[in-house]
Amino acid sequence: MEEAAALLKQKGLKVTPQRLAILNLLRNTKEHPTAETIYKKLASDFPTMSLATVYKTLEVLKNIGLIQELNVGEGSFRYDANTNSHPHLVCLGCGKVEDLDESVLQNLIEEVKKHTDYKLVEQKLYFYGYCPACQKKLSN
Amino acid sequence: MEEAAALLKQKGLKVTPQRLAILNLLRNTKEHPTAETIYKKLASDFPTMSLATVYKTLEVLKNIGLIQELNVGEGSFRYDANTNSHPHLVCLGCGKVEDLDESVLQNLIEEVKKHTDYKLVEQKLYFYGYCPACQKKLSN
DNA sequence: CTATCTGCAAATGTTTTGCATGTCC
DNA sequence: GGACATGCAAAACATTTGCAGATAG
Repeated sequence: MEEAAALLKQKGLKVTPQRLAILNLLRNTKEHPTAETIYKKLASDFPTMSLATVYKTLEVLKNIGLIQELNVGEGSFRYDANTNSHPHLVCLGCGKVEDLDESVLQNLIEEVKKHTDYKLVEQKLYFYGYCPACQKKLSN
Repeated sequence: MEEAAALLKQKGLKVTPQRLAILNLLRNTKEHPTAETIYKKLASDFPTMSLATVYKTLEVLKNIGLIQELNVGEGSFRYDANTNSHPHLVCLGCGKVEDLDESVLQNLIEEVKKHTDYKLVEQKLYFYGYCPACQKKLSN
């Protein structure tokens, strides 16, 4: 059995088609979609699924650590199957959200540790700027 | 005249008691309050002020660069009269939000620049952990 | 005097909740 | 069969908007 299904069972949660579909969608995209986006993308395969189910499922998946919730500052959350709390790069031109390397993160954390007494647990890091394509558009 | 008042006028905006009160409150606290918190704190001095006015004022102050909006990931925004996009340190124990130095920020940005083609404009950086006081409580 | 603000109430958009029905195991 | 999930509609929030009356300049 797949580990996601196994993990759900182990927590006393049921393995439903909706849960697997949402998790797979997140695992197969680099887009960091919102609940609404996920709902629309799955509408053709699951015409009867409600938005409430998407939210409830995202909550469950988040709680068992299979996905993470991102807050880029847009008024709605985005979701990511990469659960490392890695830094994100948000393009102010086209709105896309990319990932930065785990190795970069380690260097950032080291720098912060030098300057604080806090015991660091996690972080949410968003860098905003213009991607190469949008830079080109702007200079035209 | 104070520079805040001057800046408002220069932008064709009016200098009202509500605007000054909200700005002063933000300047005299390190708490990074939410709109709701600001509203309650000013209720005694401005009993007739509405929450909508707080929001509209925060929007105005943000637009002219006198304050910044923070999104710590709580479902509501916090506001800060320190307009450097400096990193924040959030205590998971007591919920307080502290600032990290501008100098730390420069080092963090340098590190990210090494690893991306994006033209960086700003950033929102939140590190979560336990402050010294909360660490002590936990170890008891 | 007139453009801009304020305060109220209603609207909006996202997310959550309650509950009856359906489904996994 | 029984616990847990789903789907619907309604509720709950934070935030925004429209507009009539108030106020700054």
